[in-house]
Amino acid sequence: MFEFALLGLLHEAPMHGYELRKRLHDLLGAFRAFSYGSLYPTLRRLQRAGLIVEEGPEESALSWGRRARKVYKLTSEGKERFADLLANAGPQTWDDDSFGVHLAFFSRTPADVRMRILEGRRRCVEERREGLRERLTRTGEQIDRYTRELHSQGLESTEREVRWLNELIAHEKSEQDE
Amino acid sequence: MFEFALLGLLHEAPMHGYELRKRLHDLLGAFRAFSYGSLYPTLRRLQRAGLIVEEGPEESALSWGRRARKVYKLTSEGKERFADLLANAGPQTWDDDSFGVHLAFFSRTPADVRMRILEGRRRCVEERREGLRERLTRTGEQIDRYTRELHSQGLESTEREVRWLNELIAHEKSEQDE
DNA sequence: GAACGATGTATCGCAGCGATATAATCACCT
DNA sequence: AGGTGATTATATCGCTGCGATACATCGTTC
Repeated sequence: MFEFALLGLLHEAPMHGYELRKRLHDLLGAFRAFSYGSLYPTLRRLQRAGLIVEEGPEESALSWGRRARKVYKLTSEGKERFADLLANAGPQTWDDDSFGVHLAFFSRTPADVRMRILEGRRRCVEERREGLRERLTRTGEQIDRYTRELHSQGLESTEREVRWLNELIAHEKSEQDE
Repeated sequence: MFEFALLGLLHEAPMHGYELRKRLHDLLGAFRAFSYGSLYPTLRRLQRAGLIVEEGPEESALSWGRRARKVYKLTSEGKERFADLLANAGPQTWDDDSFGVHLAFFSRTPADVRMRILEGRRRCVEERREGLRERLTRTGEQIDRYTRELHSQGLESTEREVRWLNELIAHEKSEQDE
């Protein structure tokens, strides 16, 4: 996931770690942490895999005097990898965490993959919804009051999310045959 | 978190790993995974710490013939530990994951701690809400359409959650002076 | 009697987080 | 000129927790 996010961001421009983290935090901070403890190891991993490379030390006046910073840029393998991750978007793509990340890069995502992700996500949320419904109806009265509250609230919010996803999907479809 | 959940469950009755996991899955499966990959290591950790002990091998007719299973029960230190975790409920208590777990054990939680957790959680969700609001108003038009969708949806759902928490808090208060 | 699904314990490697260390630079104040 | 704190910046540590997988045993069904 982190890997996907970094590759996605580096499509815009070469960046150094701190900046990547700041952009991620701005883009998805409300949904995930994106801590340095994952960032730097992931960058190194990507570099070792040849998906990103360190740009030569900047000598430009603009950056002169600044603390040493490593600016990474995407290689063609990196771009391929990003495309691959999209093409093979599977079950683990539609869980809570990664769906948001994918949505954030939707404008860089082919329309058919967008649709697959949205529908996969919907199925996933619908399954959670059914689990919650079943939990709430089964054994009617003998559930702890607070647990019941939690589940009702969860049910309501999954219902809303399904409705929201339906709107997104409808919008995609209407755009498809413009 | 896992530790807290296990200690909480074991207050009800001694249990073996599989059963603990099943109960957790039933109780909070819609919100967290509770995989075996965490369960068994955590059990061992709790055992080493003296918070739980293995009950002597059951010889009862009921369980005879069943596959070897290790039934754990809470020690007095374990009970203390659970109470401590509640008493010291702090910032990491009100994040998404652990709040649900705590709510599931609210009937075993003192009223004042309940209130502290609910209010902490509310503050935490309010902060996320403010972040999302700020993100959506700032730089008005230049946000990616899908990212905007994600943030609007997030904002709406945090707003709902705050309202829900307010209701829970009000209910607690009304019960307090019954 | 064999196939299958539920019960049951356990481990492996990986992703990601929070806390922390370290440093240089910048903005501001005095 | 000097001090102070916020911001920029890279990096590591230990920990929690997950998914996948392996391996047995049991009950049920065909």
